[in-house]
Amino acid sequence: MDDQSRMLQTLAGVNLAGHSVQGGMALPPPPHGHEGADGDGRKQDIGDILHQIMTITDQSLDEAQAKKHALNCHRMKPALFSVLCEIKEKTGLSIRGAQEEDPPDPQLMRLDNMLLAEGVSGPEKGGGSAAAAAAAAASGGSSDNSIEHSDYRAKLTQIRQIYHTELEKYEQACNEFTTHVMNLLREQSRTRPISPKEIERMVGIIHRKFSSIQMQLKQSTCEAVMILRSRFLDARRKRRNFSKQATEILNEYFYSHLSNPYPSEEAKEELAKKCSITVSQTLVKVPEERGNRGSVIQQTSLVSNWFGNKRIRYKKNIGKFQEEANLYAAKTAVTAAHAVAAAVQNNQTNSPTTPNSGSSGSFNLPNSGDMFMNMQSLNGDSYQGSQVGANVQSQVDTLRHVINQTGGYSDGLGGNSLYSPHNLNANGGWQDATTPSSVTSPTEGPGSVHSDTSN
DNA sequence: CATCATGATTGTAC
DNA sequence: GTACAATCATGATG
Repeated sequence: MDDQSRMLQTLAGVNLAGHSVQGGMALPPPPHGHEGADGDGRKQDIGDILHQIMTITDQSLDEAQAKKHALNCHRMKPALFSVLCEIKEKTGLSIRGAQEEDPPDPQLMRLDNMLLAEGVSGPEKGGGSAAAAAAAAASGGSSDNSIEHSDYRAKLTQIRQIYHTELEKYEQACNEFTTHVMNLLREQSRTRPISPKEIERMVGIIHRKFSSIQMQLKQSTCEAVMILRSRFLDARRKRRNFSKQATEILNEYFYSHLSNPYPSEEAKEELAKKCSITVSQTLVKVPEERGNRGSVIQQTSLVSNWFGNKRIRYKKNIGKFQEEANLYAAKTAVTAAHAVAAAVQNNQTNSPTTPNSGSSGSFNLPNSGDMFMNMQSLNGDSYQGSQVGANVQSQVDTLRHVINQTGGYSDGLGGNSLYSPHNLNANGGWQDATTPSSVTSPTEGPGSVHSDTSN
């Protein structure tokens, strides 16, 4: 505003001085009378200045410097300067004025979000990688897993550091360059028509250029993180076999539920706990969201995987699993025998209404009718709760039955198979597969054990 | 190193 | 969402 008014004043002083011209005419009227001499003088003055300006580039540096100074001090300089600025503003710069407003780049936002989520660009140690943190928490310092993850975290920190130093460098360079350019332009603005607005615009252009470089940095950082993640956290790449014990427990459950090998969620959790299948077995998959249930989800999903694989592979090649089936049948039967012995004794010595009082556990699973669970619990294992109730007598009867079968089994182990694929229906599916989680009667669990030998 | 075993993932159907 | 089937990828073994 100051400039503007000054410009008007100056213009008035230049163009209208000595003339009583109204309407702001730029050029003085044709000279006549005594005013003619004065008007001619001014015209010549302007002509001189223009000539000097036009020829200044042809002159030697010293000459030009001297002339520049002279021009700078000329009283018409501010006026010409302002006019030139205005013209420049109205012509050249207006062309790219349209794209001045830059909307937030969606890709940049994505990159930013990802870096934030990965803990690269966020606050220091703010959870680091969600995955790494979750894994570290879940593994509880278990051997090789935590090593892997500390390795992962170290690499992530490295990436983070590189990212930050690079970012800092870019910012510093940007600032330096910006101030440099600004100083240069300010300097130039003394002799060239450069308005503060233009300087501002130039700074904007510089920032945009640098932010595009920054985006490249962010992109490559993201790529590095992705590669790191796939290297360290892709569970498939880091497959570990389950422990022998875990496989046994799962197999026992599988073969004792051969008629319906679909453990319920609770059963899966129990099995997972029992097998101590934790995240240490396999690396944690990267959680999509924070605050999930962590290891429990992992455990059950591992059990589900196992049962999925087992079902399909059993079905595919029953013959191959026959031996295994026999083995686990034997185990289960022996367990059953021991359990039955205890149960029968209990039944005899205790009141019939409290048959389990002497036993350390019983069953609380929804499918607690499964003999396997009964065996486990009666055997002193960790299925807690008590839900036995009124059908105890029938269970004891069943157990007696199993004892008989056990005897039969030990005779015929080498020959006939104890497990038979008869549970599979014609198209290869399991019977009752539509209600997979809990359709097993107390007599059906071991039923599959003796199904073949009973005739 | 070839081969098999096995845990995990993916695509499809229900 | 779950189960299944196919497939991938790794681990174990000889």
